[in-house]
Amino acid sequence: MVIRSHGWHQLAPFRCDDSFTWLANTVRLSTGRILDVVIQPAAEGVTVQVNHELLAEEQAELHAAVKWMLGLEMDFSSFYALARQEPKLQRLAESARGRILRSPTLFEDVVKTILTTNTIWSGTIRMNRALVELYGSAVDSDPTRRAFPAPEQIAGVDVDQLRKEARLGYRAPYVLELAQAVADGRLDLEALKDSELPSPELRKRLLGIKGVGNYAAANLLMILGHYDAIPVDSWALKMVSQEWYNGAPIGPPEVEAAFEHWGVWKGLAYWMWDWSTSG
DNA sequence: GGTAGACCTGGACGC
DNA sequence: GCGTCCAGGTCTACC
Repeated sequence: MVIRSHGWHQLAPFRCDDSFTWLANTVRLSTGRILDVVIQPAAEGVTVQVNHELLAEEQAELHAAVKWMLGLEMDFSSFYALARQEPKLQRLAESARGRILRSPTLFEDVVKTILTTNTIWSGTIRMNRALVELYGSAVDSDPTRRAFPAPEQIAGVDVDQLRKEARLGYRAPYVLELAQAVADGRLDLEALKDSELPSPELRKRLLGIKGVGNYAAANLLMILGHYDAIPVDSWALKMVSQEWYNGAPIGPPEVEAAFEHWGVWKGLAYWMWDWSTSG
């Protein structure tokens, strides 16, 4: 299921139950309204529950946000056709997996991706939770439920506060600079969601963001539905080495080479690969 | 273009 | 409990 596609469901304000039967998020609409949203699978797609009566335009915005988060608009049929020929991917074709959970805004996903770099996963969870708890707006009826802070909210925080209070460390100026650029209108990240730009051009734009390097750009390209790049991190190097190089030290070119024949789907093939028998 | 060192935090380890 | 070392991507300065 899309909830378990990667660790994003563990990052605030996402939350879910232990058996992944529902996914919840606290979402900030453009009107400023903060909604508690619960998503559950249904016979025909998903059901969405909110804690408020919504205006028509708010309903439309929420509908678009949920569709984006779950990747409901994506077509993986050509990938499944290839995956059925590969034993390490057969299960995913059978269960129609492949979608990657996304945050409501690309801004949120860029910040989260920066917070995954050069740290352990528990550090990513901690930094992300701190941003939400310290600077995110709360739901009216429940002050413990907070949305991910809007760019304007982070842009108004002092870099030393981000460094010491939210404990982002050296990432603080990267996150602040990004938030300020988006808040000022110098950077329109959300426009990249439905951009027609080819992957190399998108990658160039992403690499222009301070704190986003090769790994982060590839991760964000996957989130944007471009699967022709692999987010090579230390885990990727380890798993590919164990799978095809007998555990010998390798670099990013070997990871790319291992999945090269998957063409435009190589990032997704890597992402969904069954590593359980590696090593 | 390639490389070395710095950045910051948490966890593991030794004392 | 304290100090030291290391892992984790990216940036910057330097060659």
